[in-house]
Amino acid sequence: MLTKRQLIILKDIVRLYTESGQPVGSKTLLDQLPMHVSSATVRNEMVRLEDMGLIEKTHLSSGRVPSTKGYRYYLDHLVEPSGVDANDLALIETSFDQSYLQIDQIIAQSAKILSSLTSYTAISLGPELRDARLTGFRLVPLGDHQVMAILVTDNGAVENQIFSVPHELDSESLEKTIRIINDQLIGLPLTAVIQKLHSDIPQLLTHYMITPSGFLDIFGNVLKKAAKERFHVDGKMNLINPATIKNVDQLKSLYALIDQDADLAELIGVPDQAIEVRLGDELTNNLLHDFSLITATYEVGDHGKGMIALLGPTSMPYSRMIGLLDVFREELAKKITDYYTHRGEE
Amino acid sequence: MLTKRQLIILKDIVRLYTESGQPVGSKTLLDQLPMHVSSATVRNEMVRLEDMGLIEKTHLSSGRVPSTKGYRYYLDHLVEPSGVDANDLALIETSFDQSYLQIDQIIAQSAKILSSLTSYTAISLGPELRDARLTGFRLVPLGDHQVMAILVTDNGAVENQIFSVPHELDSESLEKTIRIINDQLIGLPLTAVIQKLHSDIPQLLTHYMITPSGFLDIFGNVLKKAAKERFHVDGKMNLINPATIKNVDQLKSLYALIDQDADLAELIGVPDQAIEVRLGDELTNNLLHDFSLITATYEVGDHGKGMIALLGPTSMPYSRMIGLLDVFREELAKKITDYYTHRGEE
DNA sequence: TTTTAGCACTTAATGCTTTTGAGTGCTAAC
DNA sequence: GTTAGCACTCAAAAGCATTAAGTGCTAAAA
Repeated sequence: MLTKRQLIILKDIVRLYTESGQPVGSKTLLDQLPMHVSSATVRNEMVRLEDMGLIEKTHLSSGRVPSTKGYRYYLDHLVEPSGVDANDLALIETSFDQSYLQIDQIIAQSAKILSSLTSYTAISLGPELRDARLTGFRLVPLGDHQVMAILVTDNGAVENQIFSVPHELDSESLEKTIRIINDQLIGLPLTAVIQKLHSDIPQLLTHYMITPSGFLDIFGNVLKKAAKERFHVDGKMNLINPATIKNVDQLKSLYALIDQDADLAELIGVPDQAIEVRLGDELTNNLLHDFSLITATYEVGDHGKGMIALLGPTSMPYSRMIGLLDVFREELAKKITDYYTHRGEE
Repeated sequence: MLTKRQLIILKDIVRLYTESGQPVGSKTLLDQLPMHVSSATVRNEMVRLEDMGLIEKTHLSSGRVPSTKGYRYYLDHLVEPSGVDANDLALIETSFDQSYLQIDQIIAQSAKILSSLTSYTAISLGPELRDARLTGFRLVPLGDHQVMAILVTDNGAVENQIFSVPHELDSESLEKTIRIINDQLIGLPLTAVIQKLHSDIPQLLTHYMITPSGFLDIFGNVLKKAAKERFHVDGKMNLINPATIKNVDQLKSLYALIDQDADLAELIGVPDQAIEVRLGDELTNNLLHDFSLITATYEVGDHGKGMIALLGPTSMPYSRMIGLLDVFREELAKKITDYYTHRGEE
């Protein structure tokens, strides 16, 4: 168990290290401590903290740096989320204050604000689409045998894709097909739609179309697009950071990772706390060894959970970051709830 | 006027410098020259080339590096586009060999192939939309007072945007409005459409709508989106290059530049040759001091001109790059012509 | 007149040693 | 348990000699 003084010292080492980026020595630490002790005393305490594996030296005679275990301890026991600066708060409020036509816009905007506020990389994901229900499917002819397929879900997501229509498909049977789809599938969760698409529907359609498969592919395609979790990432450039990036190749792989929605989804997983910090070693990907991921989830009534996260170096100022994310949790929940209720009213 | 030997020396300096990245000395140069001379002779020639400002030293006793003026001379008089490697050619052919639904896909793919082939940043722009004509405008109700506006042009571009519809607009007058728009504007070039939108149309519409302005805004908005030149950029990461990037800030500004279509448009301007190389100083932006931009334009029948470009360090292997771009000019012209004629046939 | 050999000179880069500064651990006294 | 004092360590900076690749210039050869 740590003594009170050791707690203070650990906390200050974390703080000073994130502020200066330099290993913290006993004398530097002296100025910060509330009690009156000598540097030798501090050194003795530091030896004990080092024995416990909470801090470490970069070389035999260097100052101390928090170890991963130290950060873990700090995050679990010591960190106090700081209140958010009035300026920042105002900036968040005004930046969010727009009228949004799609949830995606709110999500994208949130990532933008967060990354500009923190100078880290922000990742935002709207309320899960798993619970989304299909509210409509349209085909709009564009001329030249091209057709735009539009799919609408009840949480405001709209997907569209353009297709060339083969000659065999006459517009009449298309119309009928769409009517069947709308009759049979509207109101169902997307997951159920995907399922039915492979079981019931093909049989129903054979009455109207010779080869329904081609058309079902179109529908399935747009459906897959809509059901896919799409992350909004902002501030990618902030990953360029001498502390964490060793070489150009690493940076490239990192960008590849960030740009791949599937990889991101795996990385983020399913956080089980409202705000959760995962340090380099705790993340699956070893590219992220010197990074830290802070995820914050929020609930939007019965529309599911949303998520917003920060990716940055292990030595982030966690108290500020956590404070900020807390504001974002509230703000996003509010904004998105607003979005739903407004649409309900009209 | 340069002697034959001076031309050979200048050409070899350019070549060796792009190959090795190191300043070229008289002895190194000796091995490359076809004639038998001593290093002292080469040195004398180099002094003359330096007097003319074509090459320069990095320090008093260093080898020579082509100056901007030297590159200019090389590009204007000496460079010989090299034939394209059989492997590369095969790769280009197979990568392009897909069926495309939108011109944008061809353009995006071209940037992708070119950047992967060269390890530089590729910028691709489809045939100019200025000549594009409006072929259709649709409004599709999505429920919840939301409407998707879809605009189609005759060169395959499809724009869409989602809007909330105010209560005052009943669907009947919307229908009529769309009919008017389609009657009056289809077939006109987008530029003419934009013009008419502000002159004739408002008057026509007052018969059917009390406040047409709100609706015209929607239309104008989508129109603007479609009329905007959109660049496809690939291989952005390749801008990270120790030779050209001094610090992280420069890199960030550079990315900001590349991501801004308007800035890119200004940077690229209107090249007046089929293939044109512009060196750092000749580019408007001083961020690009150590870069070079190779633009290649191609004609797609009467659908206007397309452009594909490479952005890389000044010391690019120009003969290979120009050879490659020449292939892309042909290939793109062919692919896009194919695209139009296929759509015409069906 | 052009070319070449020879030589003195310059510079960046490399490797080596020294110095400095910030830090540590340990011991003995408080 | 705390502190002063001191020997010790190490990274970073500074200084210095050496080397390799290059130059310009001069005087002789072609």
